[in-house]
Amino acid sequence: MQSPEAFNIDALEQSDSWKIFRKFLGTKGLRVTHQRMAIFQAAFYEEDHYTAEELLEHARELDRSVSRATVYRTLPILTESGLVKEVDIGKDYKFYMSNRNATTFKAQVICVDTDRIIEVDAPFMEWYGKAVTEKLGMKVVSQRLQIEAKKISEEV
Amino acid sequence: MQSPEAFNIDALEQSDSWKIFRKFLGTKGLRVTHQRMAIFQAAFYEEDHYTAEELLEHARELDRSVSRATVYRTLPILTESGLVKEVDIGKDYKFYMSNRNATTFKAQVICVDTDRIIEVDAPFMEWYGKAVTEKLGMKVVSQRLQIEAKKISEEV
DNA sequence: CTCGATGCAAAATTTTTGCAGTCCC
DNA sequence: GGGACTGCAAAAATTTTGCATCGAG
Repeated sequence: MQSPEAFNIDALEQSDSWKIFRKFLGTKGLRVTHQRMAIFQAAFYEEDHYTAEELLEHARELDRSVSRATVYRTLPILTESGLVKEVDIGKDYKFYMSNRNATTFKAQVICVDTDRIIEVDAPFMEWYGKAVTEKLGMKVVSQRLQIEAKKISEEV
Repeated sequence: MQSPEAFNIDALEQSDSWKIFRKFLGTKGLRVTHQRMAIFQAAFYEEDHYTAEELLEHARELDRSVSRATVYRTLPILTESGLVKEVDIGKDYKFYMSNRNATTFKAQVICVDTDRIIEVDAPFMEWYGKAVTEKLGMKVVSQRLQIEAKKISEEV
């Protein structure tokens, strides 16, 4: 996390997305509670990916009253808003990450040694998946390209 | 998703897959038990994808004594052998499917209405992921392209 | 025979839910 | 003030594990 008033650009970004989330809640007829906003802030401004449990911890640093149940109840709202995305890399638990720069399709390179997720622009892949899908008479809902990889130097 | 040192799947067409699995067990110093072979048979000859629980049920039709624990203990062996592959489509539980025709890389189109998984040849994809990964100074371990899609006729 | 493999049930993990009380609109 | 929201803890759902026993080699 970083302090809200650290950089101008961050502050601008924050106020915008903050409004976007409030508006999203309003449109859906959902209430703007202190807990929801704490979870939103912890989720949206985190740099790396995180689990629900880690998000709980971070949200609690902003609001002690946040409970695990509310984190789990808020995550679907966040992903539905498009501000946060779910990333499933085949572990038993799910990862989430902020969706700040989601203008182009990204491939995800997952380092098997560190579990770090590197996002790489892959606009062509988006087109490719769309072409494959349309050939089946279907419409793309979402797609993901995930590559598990390891550093070449770390040979077994 | 796929093990690098998997068996040569082509060999299945010339020889009995049963023998291949026995040989794999032998090479690994694992014993050929009745329960393992029942689970193997249920897993390898199933047409669709299935969960661990469904596999337990099917294996029990072949050998009443198969337990849930043994299914969970055998699944990693099956995936390591390359005869069965794990398919994670972002549900809480994992799917598995037989890997009979796995010569080329497949993209998976997942119908959001029926949960059906349609595998489509996507050899270009494999090359693309490899190129992206090598540009990062890394080596591909496995990759997957999954497309959630719905039938065009079923508009909301 | 020997030690790996198994079944059972309990435990671990992650996520969901019922309920009584809280607080947003 | 009414009803959506919350925290808590218990429950679900899936997978793992400890242990006594079994059986493959």
